[in-house]
Amino acid sequence: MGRPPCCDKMTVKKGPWTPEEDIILVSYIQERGPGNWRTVPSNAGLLRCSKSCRLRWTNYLRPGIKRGNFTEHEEKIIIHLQNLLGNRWAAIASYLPERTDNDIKNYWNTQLKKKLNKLQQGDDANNQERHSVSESISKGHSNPSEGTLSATTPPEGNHYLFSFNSDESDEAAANFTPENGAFKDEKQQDLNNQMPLTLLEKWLFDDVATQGDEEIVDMSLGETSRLF
DNA sequence: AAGATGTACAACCGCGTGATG
DNA sequence: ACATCACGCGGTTGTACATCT
Repeated sequence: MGRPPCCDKMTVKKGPWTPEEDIILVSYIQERGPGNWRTVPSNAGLLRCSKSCRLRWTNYLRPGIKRGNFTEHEEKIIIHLQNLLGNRWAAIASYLPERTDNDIKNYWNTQLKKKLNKLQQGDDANNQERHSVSESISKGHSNPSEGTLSATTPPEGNHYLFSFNSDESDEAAANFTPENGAFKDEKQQDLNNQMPLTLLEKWLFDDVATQGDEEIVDMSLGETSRLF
């Protein structure tokens, strides 16, 4: 038996919010703040459950929400973070404060998945030659499955720094230049042959790497193989 | 023109978690 | 330690609108 519903379903209104309800909720919260969400519906005079009020406020009525089309840069950030964090939409949304987790989740499920599929289809011809980063970097590791891969974009450079750290503390690092899709470090020369960029990777790197934002990214090898 | 199908997104539901008594 | 409560999260559903046949 599951948890009982938060509200009495017989007396609570469901379905789309009307403009009148929106006005009531907004003016109540602007005047008194949400405080305890459980008391909001009764205090504001709304026949809605507290969850519904909170959701309506956080996903739609809250000030500072940006609606409408996602920019290409936002798309790339979402794709990038989804690869690193998985479907943790709230965590992803924290990097895009003007977007709600619900918005990002919907956008991912309805548009970005399709877009990625298209890009990956374009890479199919190259798939035979490709190796995953986990395979490349795990060369020489006695137990690569226990390691983590890190990717860093230094703010001053258009380079990705990949590093691998395992419990045994040995490390492989490489300076990566997205403009030519190659590793600069001599000690990583062999990776150049093993890790050609896909269309998807180039699309992601070109933008993210030129934004000037520092990003420190840790991921498990399992997640890594999904990204590459 | 009308019904079928697809798409976008708002909203709901159930569960996990932290706070509190 | 345990029960209860409130909140937040992610998965899923419902529905209005657009497009296709």
